[in-house]
Amino acid sequence: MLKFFNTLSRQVEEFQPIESGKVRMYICGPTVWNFAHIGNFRTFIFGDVLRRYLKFKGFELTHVMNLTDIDDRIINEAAARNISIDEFTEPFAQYFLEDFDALGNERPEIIPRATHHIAEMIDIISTLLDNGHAYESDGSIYYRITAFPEYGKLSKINFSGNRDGGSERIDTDKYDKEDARDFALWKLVGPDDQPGWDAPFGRGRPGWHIECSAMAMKYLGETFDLHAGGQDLQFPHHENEIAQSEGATGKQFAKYWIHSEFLKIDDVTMSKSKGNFFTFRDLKDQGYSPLAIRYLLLSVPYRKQLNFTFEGLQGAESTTERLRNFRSLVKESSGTGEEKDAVELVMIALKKFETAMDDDMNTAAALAAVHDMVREVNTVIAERSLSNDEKEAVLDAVSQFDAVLGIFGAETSEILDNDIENLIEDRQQARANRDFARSDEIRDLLAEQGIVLEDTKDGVRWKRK
RNA sequence: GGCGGUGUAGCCAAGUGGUAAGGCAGAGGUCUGCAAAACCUUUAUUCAUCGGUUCAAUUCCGAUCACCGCCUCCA
Repeated sequence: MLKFFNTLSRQVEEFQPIESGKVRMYICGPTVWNFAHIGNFRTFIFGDVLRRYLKFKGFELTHVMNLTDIDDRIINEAAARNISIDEFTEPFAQYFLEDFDALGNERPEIIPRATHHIAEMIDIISTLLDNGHAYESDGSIYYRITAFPEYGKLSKINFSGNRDGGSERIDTDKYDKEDARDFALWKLVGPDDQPGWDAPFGRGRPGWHIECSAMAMKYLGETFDLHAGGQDLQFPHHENEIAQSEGATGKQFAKYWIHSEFLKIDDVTMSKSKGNFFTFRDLKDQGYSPLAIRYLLLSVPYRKQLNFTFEGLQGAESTTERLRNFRSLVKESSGTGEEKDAVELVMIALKKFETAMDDDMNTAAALAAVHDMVREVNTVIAERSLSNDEKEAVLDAVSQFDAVLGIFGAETSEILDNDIENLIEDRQQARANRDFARSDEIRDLLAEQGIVLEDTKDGVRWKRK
């Protein structure tokens, strides 16, 4: 039975989709104003594992991840470069998707952009103005918090006790708002200012939160199953999305809210504003593999802060290497054995894996099941040949695990060019002649080209480093 | 100031009222011409500290300490 911790109730709840067998899910994507760092990607990898696990459980999925391509930072940066916001955001949108793909994430069904949904935002704002949930002040439109008594139900923020001494940047009254908590839905801009869009309530640009309400409801309906994102979005972003959406429709917006925790580095949150971040590209340039980065980021359950260390990343590198070796070893095994006890091991591992993932996506426990199976099957292989049934069962389990986690890497069935084949052959000859100096020389030569050789009792194996 | 979360071996970490998963790193061994891969053995009398409840607590309660976060742009 699949269970999630729902931020709305602060409890682990059984997951029941609105429509049997189908899941509609929205995950807040990036604001494309810079390269995404690995803390950002922790959330997207979490979202990907969530997506894949829902599919694993047999749900038909509609998954939306937006790209926010308009906000104050974007406007400022574009203005500073004297280019349009599209010219500024487009490269970052592409970089993001490249990195997203490289980290082994499946593309969501729909990846909408905020600037393509201005009309939908205007519709919602109009509705909110009509029903009294929004008001105009100095040409801008604000959400009226007092018209939505449930405000705060997600973040559980006690607004009475947090006025003084807390935030250093409590909104100073640069706008004339009815209530300090009210937030902008639509910001007035001048007739010639860019970017700006005409709306019945005046030319302007959207506030920060309205884009997600608009895109979520457009593609998933007024009420949908799952809404997820980084925990920093819980307040104010998600709280405000709820206020806007439910204020406009009078219906529940999302049934389950799931938030992933931060990634820390040296025990401090990794964030752009603190400057203590690594982008995916930084780590790749240092020679770390996308697979290991992915493994590390998903190895800690999503609700727990993950402390990033290079020691840990190096460990993930070793671990993923071991997983890859394992799959190759099984694939290359002859399947001539008679016994079947490994089939039983595999069944147990699959069961444990599913139980762990059902339990609010406990990836650490799920990985333990994978590793148990790997070790146990390796032990069998060390002793005897796998039978065909065993081989099939193991490979099937690997592909099931990998359908969810994506940590075994791409299956490569490369062929070597003739030169390399010949070198390997020469080396075997040298070894037969006990000319080990020559054989080691060839091994080193191949290593330089990224070909690693392993001598086994069944002959020589090779793999790419 | 209000609210929430963490603290388990060198590192990353799971977990439960009944006596500590898994991975990495380390040590020893098997195999190998040597490696590599793989396997085996080993690595926390102990789960931040101090009390309490209990036959029994790492797990429940209380206090203390340390760290993280939200209340403010941020996945």
